[in-house]
Amino acid sequence: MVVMTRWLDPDEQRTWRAFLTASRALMDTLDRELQRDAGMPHAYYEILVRLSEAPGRQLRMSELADATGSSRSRLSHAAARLEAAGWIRREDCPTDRRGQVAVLTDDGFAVLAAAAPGHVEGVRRHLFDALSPAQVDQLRRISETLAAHLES
Amino acid sequence: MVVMTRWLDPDEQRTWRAFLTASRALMDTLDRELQRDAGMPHAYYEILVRLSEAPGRQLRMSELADATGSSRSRLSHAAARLEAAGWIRREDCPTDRRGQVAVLTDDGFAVLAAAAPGHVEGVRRHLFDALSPAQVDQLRRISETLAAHLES
DNA sequence: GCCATTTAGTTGAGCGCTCAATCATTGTCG
DNA sequence: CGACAATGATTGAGCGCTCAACTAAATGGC
Repeated sequence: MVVMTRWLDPDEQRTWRAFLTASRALMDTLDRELQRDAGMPHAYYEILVRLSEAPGRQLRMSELADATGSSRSRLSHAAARLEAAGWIRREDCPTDRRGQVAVLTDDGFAVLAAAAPGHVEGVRRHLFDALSPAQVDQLRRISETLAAHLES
Repeated sequence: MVVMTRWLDPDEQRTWRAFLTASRALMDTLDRELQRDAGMPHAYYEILVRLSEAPGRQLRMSELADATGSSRSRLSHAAARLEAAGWIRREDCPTDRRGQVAVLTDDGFAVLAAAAPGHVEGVRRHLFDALSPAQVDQLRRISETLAAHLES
């Protein structure tokens, strides 16, 4: 036996399972609400949000992939769908002939504007309303720590 | 205007995005590791874990669905795959003729036993090692609160 | 006791994702 | 300069999931 597994103690076990249950339930709920009310999954909503915040409502495909924590492949497939829906369009990048720029269309912006209030309400109801201000702060620190730790 | 949207303030926005980034990165990483090392997604691993802990290494399909936070449909599809792999089998329930009982096979148990150390190591490395004991405790309380809030 | 309702589980279509392979362009360095 | 690696993005196969529809059996009034 080269390395002894450091098993989870009962407290860690409980924490891990609670986290799994909660984060899955939260994301499933929001995803379902968004699908029902706006006809798109949460991942697509996020893409539209990032584009809407970018200067000129446009981003290079790779920047968009990084911003949404998505693989390039995933973003390509998603962009194809979003383009077919008329919510974004893809243009050639003027400075890099390999590159593409995703641009949020007016239709896309309108769909996003229609979806946002309901979704934000959902995030508030299912996340922020359930936690104390102190817990929200703790969750932010924990998440930022984990994110930093994972990207290394 | 019937109801004014309660938008997220900058702090809430930051918390929400950090949570999204962290939980997605964490689950993606663990999923990829499990797929690479054990040839199964995390959801399937969880199914095998729950079965391994149940008396007689067996559970009713609906209990298993509840335990893994899965829809019945999802579990049915997963069970079909796991059965084809020889890791579980499904038997008729003796007390309810509509029911099915999922049973972990010896092969399934062996695969789980082989996968567990690596996966636990991953959970430790990517989650517990990054957080202080106090943060782990906070995360448990937050998760349990959210889970309770969501199931209502 | 019977019919409507509920519960258990499965199925198929369709969608989103991953992985690996691919193509084109750009960067690098001897 | 020119070869080779690195980067940007897409593609197709295959898998897992959702949703809605479905079958079958159990339950609950009246």
